Amino acid sequence: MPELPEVQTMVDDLNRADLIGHHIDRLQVRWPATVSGLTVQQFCKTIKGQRICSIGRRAKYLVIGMSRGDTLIVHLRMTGRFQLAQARQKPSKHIHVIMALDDKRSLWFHDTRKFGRFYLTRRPDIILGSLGPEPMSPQFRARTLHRLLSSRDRQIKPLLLDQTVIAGLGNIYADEALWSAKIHPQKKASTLSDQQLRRLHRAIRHVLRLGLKHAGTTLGSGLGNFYSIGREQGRNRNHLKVFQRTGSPCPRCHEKIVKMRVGQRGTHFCPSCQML
DNA sequence: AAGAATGTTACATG
DNA sequence: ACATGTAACATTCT
Repeated sequence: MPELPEVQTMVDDLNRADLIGHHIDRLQVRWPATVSGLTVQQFCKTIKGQRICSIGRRAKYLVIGMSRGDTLIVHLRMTGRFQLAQARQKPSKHIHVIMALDDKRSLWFHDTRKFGRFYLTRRPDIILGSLGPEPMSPQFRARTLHRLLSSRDRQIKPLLLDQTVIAGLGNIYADEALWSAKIHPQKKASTLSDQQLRRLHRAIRHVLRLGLKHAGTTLGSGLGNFYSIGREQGRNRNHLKVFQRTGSPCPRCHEKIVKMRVGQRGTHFCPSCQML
């Protein structure tokens, strides 16, 4: 679920929560598979006693810098999220990692589907190094997109989801961006005109900006849906043009939105505005 | 009650 | 090397 805007919302909320400088006194991993690459014991032993120095984002990863030079990298995958609790609270069955801070608070990792992963490393570039550019950075220009896409003989939508090409787009914002740019999701990337590439560049930044402005997209009310810390829902769902709007009229031309499968992913688009 | 789900990766095949 | 397809991860929601 969480794509760039949702992860950024989570990071912003964590930064507002005054975590920087606090020590992690104790931690408990209740679902061992959450920790990747090292044993739960090694993981806990290394983090225990370190201070949280920084909380940032790269692509869909949270990047947490620790005082002894380790970096905790977290991928939320489909349903991961953080929440703050008081030390005495009792965790539900979906809480898989508990980090008790030095001030009676506790940072909890909640993940109904258990796909979320924690990586602890002194070399973050090994995990983050192969990612494509950040679409919201000033260096991401129309000609950047042209360089990334012009030689690729693949359908545009799966390419937009490929994190080694562009970092941070997921299924929701990819569908929204293609609708905004009036491009069919199955159009081969190498056949996009200059004008289409410029429109797509604008569209990607536009839909991400909208998602960020509305603190992310929460699709339903279930446990697996996106909430930032404190159970805040994202408000972006009201602004989606095609995603999960199958059968509803296209906001531009009033044709019915269609859902099909592209690269094994559910894909929503307007067959009239986005012609192949 | 079957099928799909917002993400990623490993593996197989063309 | 590149493109595409499948399964796997585990659970909830429709």
